[in-house]
Amino acid sequence: MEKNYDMLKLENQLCFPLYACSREIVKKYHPHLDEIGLTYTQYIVMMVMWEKKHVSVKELGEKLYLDSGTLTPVLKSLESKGLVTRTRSSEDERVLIVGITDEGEALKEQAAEIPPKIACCVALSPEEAGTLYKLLYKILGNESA
Amino acid sequence: MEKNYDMLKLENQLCFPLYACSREIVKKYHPHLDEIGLTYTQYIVMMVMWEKKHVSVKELGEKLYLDSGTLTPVLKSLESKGLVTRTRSSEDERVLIVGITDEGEALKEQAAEIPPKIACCVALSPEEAGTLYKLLYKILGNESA
DNA sequence: CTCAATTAAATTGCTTTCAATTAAATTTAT
DNA sequence: ATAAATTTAATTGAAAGCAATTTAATTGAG
Repeated sequence: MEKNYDMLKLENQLCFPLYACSREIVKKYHPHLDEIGLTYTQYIVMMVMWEKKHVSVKELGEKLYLDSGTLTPVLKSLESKGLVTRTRSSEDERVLIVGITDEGEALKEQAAEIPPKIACCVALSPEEAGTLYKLLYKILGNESA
Repeated sequence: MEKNYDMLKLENQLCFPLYACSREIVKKYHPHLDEIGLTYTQYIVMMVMWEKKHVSVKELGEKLYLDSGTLTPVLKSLESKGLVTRTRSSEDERVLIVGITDEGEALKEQAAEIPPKIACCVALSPEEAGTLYKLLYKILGNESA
């Protein structure tokens, strides 16, 4: 009885194109992010900050699927650039609250120009992009399974 | 005139769920890959080796969307585990040919058990998985744009 | 109340990833 | 035939990313 190795082929795996695609698209952000002095990880942290203004490291981690091991150095770097503040919560000293500075707010202006530039070099129609979006969030939503 | 910041929201970006999804699924591989002593990157290199037997670093990089900066240490590590060989091409000394060893071939057996285990914890129907697959390769295929 | 368990973030150690540079071999143009 | 340009890997340096551990604060059980 012959064993079936088909699933072991790169082209039969869903994980691989996901992984490759993710890196290729993130790469497209680099030249634009360079202009505003952010890395991709710093950029997605700032995206949360532009929406929420104040957020604990834990909440940030849940939103971005990142842990404190990744976030701590990123947040320290954003703090040193003057874009966010890091303050311990007075109610619970374990909690670190990340806040946005005026300078951080101001950066939103320039950052807003990036997404349209990326969108136009991803070769999907709006419908396809919508479908992809839903499928990705379906996977993300089902972490427990 | 109010500027439109909607595209700056995390939930309106395609890149973010792609990035998060990729990392979450790769994470699911870890416990299984640990059992056969491979990292995810080593695993996808081995997937190419199981199919091709002999491949240059350049070809490997094109297939996996990785450069020599990433591949060189991974290949050295696989070589030290005895799973692949690294030999300079005699026709062109610049080219490094990666070959698979018997031990590398033998690992395929255990590796074949991994994909089914992953598949069943990704909450997509076969049709959805197919759609996702096509969309991802549509993006990957359009690198030039 | 006190000690154990839990929680949040930071730290450590390791692999990955990538941009940029370097080194060596090959190809091309003159 | 030789010099310039190109190609292939390797190297270097920096940021991510993650598992595992540690530290400090808080909560809970007896």
